[in-house]
Amino acid sequence: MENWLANWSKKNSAKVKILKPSFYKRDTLVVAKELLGKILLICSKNGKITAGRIVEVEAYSEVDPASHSAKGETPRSSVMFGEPGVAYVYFIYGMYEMLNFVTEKKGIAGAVLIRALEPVYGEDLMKKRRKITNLKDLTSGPGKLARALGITMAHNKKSLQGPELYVIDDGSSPEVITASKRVGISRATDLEWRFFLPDNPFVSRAKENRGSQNVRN
DNA sequence: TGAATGATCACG
DNA sequence: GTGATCATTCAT
Repeated sequence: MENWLANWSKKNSAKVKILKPSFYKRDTLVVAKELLGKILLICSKNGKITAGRIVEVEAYSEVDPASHSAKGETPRSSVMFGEPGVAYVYFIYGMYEMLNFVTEKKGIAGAVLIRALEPVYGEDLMKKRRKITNLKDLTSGPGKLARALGITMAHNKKSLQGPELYVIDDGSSPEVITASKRVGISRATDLEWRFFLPDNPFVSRAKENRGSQNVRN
């Protein structure tokens, strides 16, 4: 990991840093927007690294009928009420893991769903895990990216400061971001709490990507 | 458009 | 225990 960070820093002549819990201990909508452009890196048990730049997210906040925290603290949602800066992973549709980052101070529920990545490292391993070869289909959706990166329920509640999961700021900041309605939910369907980089080819659901532009904070 | 496929939660 | 629901994906 240290090597990877040093190499990435040198290659891009950029100052890289791992996002601290204080980054996540803020308003969920702010964190969601600021996560765009950051790098998610996973180090597997056998030391294999895969990484991608975050290009699409959704916010799920304390006051949010669509959030798993809406019914209060349950065994599944309790992590959303806990310490910020850890992963919330859940299993859905009998097939897919979804990766979220926990936000807000302890006691306040909040999470950001990571919906799409632009691959930046370990594409061959991602292709092997996804059993496909098309780069564009590798991580352009929440279920896809979890599988490509080897995310499982074992990652639930794990720190985002390592040694398995890392979120990295390499100084690059998107110029324009778009907000739209969230995908696949049945409540609070009018809220534009999905944020993505317009025109990025790795954003999911390309046909429905109309929204409000330049909504940065 | 709908099948796949199983965890979660409310209800009793 | 039971049944409805589900922050999705892929093949028809």
